[in-house]
Amino acid sequence: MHEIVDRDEPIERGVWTRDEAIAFYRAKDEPFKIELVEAIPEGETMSYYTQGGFIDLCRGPHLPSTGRAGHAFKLMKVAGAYWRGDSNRPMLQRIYGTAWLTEKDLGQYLTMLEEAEKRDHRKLGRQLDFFHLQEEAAGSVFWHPKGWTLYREIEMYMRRRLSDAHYSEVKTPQLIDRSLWEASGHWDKFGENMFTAATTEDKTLALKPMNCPGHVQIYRQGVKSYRDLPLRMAEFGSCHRNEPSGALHGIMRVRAFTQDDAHIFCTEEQINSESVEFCNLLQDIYKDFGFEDIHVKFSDRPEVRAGDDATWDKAETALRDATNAAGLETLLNPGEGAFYGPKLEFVLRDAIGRDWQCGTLQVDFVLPERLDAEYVGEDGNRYRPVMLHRAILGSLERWIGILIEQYSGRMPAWLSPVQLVVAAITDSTHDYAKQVHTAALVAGMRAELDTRNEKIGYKIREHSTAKVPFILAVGGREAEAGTVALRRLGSDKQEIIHLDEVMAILADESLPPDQRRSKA
RNA sequence: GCUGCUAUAGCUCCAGCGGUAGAGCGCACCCUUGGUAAGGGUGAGGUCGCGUGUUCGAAUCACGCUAGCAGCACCA
Repeated sequence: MHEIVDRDEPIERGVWTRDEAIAFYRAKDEPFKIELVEAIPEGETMSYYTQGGFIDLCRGPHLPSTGRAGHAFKLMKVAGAYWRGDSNRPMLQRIYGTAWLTEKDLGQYLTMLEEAEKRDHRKLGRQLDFFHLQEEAAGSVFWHPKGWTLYREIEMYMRRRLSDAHYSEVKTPQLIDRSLWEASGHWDKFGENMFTAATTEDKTLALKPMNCPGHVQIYRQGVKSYRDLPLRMAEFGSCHRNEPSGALHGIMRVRAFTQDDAHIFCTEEQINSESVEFCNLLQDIYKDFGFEDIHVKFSDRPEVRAGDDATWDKAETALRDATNAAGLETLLNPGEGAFYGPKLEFVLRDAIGRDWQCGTLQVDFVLPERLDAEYVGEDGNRYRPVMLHRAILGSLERWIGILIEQYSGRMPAWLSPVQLVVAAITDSTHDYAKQVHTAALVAGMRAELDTRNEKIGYKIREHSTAKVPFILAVGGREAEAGTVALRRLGSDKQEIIHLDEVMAILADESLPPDQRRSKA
């Protein structure tokens, strides 16, 4: 490519009629090009460009000559891509490259990519001893004590938030007979991606890939009145989906995951207010985790769908009003809604710039019908409730992956598995260090004690690398005065604080955001 | 799942291209008791992802499988 640039060949435009183009590509026996040209209406013309001996169709415009491209480019990767994005059609080779105005810009971009790689949750997850993955359980996470501490902290936070928002929590079975999945329609659509277990009798059980049918079963116990609505049923639902091998990615896309799932059973009139409340709750929670910049996709009615147009109008309007009321800007994703209703997708971006769907809100008129959910209205007649499927974090696994990349592993104190380390400087201060450690535990902090036979510089380095937010060094001077030398992650300054005060300060800084608010 | 690539010590990686391998970090032990990002010494640790084949002999060659990486397709 560099040689072509140096040759500075002129790039010239020409025009073909449709027939000329077809004749040209027939002669060259290029079936893909012929297909492209044939898609163009008869009688139209098309432009092509030549450069040296090379000729190709292109709408243009182009640079006047190859020399203008400069040398600030680099080929990045080679990969297959399906012809016209269809996995039933042949695969072509695609070459990816990046081009910049100057070589300096290119260099900066490449450095940026290298930096982004350091934030990769797969790398940090191992370095920080959060989790591991292994061959025998592809797509399932082995959570280590530190990662599990983080996981549970998020779960506890979510429980408080959901409880405050008037959700009740349930737990539904992992294995459910295939007949229920057939009734819900999932067997038909996703049966290939469901794990099944044969029982000794001739029954097939399926590992649940989602929680909705289970929630409907709980809803159906007893007669529901309009007075029971809206009914908000939440579950940290452990789901299994047999994802295609090529789709797996660290802990972002796995085969076993836990959704912070909930279904809101409500009337059509309540869709709007419930959606608004949900969007507000979601935004509030994202803010607590440090995400202010959310992409929201609005996916409206697909071509093949259930439900009449009036119902769709109502559902789409309700969703749109809700996003507006919640101050969310949405990107239209035309025709990408679920077959049962329109969908909001809350998307976050990872370190390498890949987008991941986290939260979602879907309006569903179909499942209540299929699984026969109903309520008794004011007039004594029976009606179908509407189901709002919603998740805020999406999957705990993905959320933690995104969080790790967002913070480069340097989690806020409330999420840090180890919030504080007491590092003794010499053996003679071990007793005092133990006392400080105990004080931290009593104050409710996740604290560790480091009395190893190592120099203080070594301990500081190690715990800083492990991204512990607070390191308390204690030596003879501190033991004498009843103080600690506090070093905060990211700072090389020391604060000498009395033991009586320091734990109150740090415990307060380590409070989850919702608890800090309610304390204030 | 598809296309291409990869798999060597707990981790990060080098050498080896038919005659069974090495570094740094980590780990263990010893010396050192040191005041804010690596103190010193000694040592242990690998049937080279798995299987089959070719060969006197396979980490190395062939075939198959598994997992991972990049992209595509998929994502209830």
